[in-house]
Amino acid sequence: MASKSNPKDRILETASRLFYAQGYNATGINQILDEAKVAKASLYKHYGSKDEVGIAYVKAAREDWFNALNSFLEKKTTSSEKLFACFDFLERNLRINDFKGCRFINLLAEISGQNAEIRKEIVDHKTTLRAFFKNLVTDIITDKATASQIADSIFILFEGAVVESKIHLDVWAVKAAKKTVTILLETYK
Amino acid sequence: MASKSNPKDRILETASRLFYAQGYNATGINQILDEAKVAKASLYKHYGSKDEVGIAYVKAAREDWFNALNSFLEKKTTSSEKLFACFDFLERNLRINDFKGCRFINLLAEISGQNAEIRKEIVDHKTTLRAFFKNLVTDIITDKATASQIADSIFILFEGAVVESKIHLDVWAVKAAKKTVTILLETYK
DNA sequence: TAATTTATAGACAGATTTGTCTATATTCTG
DNA sequence: CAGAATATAGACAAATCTGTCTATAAATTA
Repeated sequence: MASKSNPKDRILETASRLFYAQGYNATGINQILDEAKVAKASLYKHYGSKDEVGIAYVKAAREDWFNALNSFLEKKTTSSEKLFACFDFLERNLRINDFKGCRFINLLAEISGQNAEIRKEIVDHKTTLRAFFKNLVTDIITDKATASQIADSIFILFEGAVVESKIHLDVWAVKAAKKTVTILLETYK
Repeated sequence: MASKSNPKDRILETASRLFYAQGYNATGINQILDEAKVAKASLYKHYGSKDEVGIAYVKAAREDWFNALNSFLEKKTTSSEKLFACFDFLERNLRINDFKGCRFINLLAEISGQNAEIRKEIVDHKTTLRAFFKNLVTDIITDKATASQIADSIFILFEGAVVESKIHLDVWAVKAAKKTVTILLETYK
């Protein structure tokens, strides 16, 4: 990876991997430095503290997540196809990441209300995802109020599927959620 | 509280409160001891380690959670009423606990795969809840395969609603999930 | 009442945490 | 090539972590 020649990027990439795999609190600065092969002074030059690494982590993760989603949906043409493909994307991501679940939900469980900036990024990310679903569903269901309600249901199904897949180390929840989306769309189309 | 006269109970009650409010890793033994007003030697006499306090915590939380749910559903007579009341229970719980979300999901986000015994308790708890929904839906929808599918959807909606309520500090997700349950049951009744 | 169990306070060890600082080496730029 | 910026290794401080141990006090039981 070319970006790994740069210490600042190396820190963020290593921190991202470790925060996701071990948790934020369970990952120490020293482990990040060891694995990124970066000196401690470099970390505190580029980022002022561990919390700022955490903020950079969640911001980068937001961008990466939507980039990956949009890239996955690129081939799909209709909103309906895109909607269903979101669940395929989810399934693929869960498998790739060994069912570690959602970075944002995991992080929020740890920091809770302590770090306001991290919390805000997480809330904004999920608000964006909710709006993303709403846009897609609005293309399919004409009645605005109905579209909004169904979109929220799909969003909630999506989120529930991530969480349960992490718990059970299986994608049955994703498949069940996707099937339910079919039912909901059929009902109001 | 009468039970708080007993050091062992005091430890568990204090640990439960702090693990839920601050997270497992962010809560130190010393804080538990201070707030529970218990000597350190007493903690290591009743529980061998912090992890064993964690195991006792998740086991007690499982029992408490279902006791509270069953107590809440006591007045309800039909399975349909009980099903909807689950979401009222969820809403009440979220409010009471200041939107801290689900103890089990939060804990799993921290310990991930590290502690096998804690992980097992969490998985078992959610498996029990999934079966609980399946039992209720089976009373309403006669076709077994359909009942199973709808029950899983309701379970996933329930779990998604908890997570999103924690994120947005609002119960709109619970209300949306509950409304979707109505739709799903109407479709197959 | 006397003996035993249980709880307390707190020192202590050893590891680990974040963050600072110094001194040397490398890389980039003019 | 020379000077400036950047990176490195690692010592160090101060706090915190889990867990052990000792010695005293309180409560329980025979």
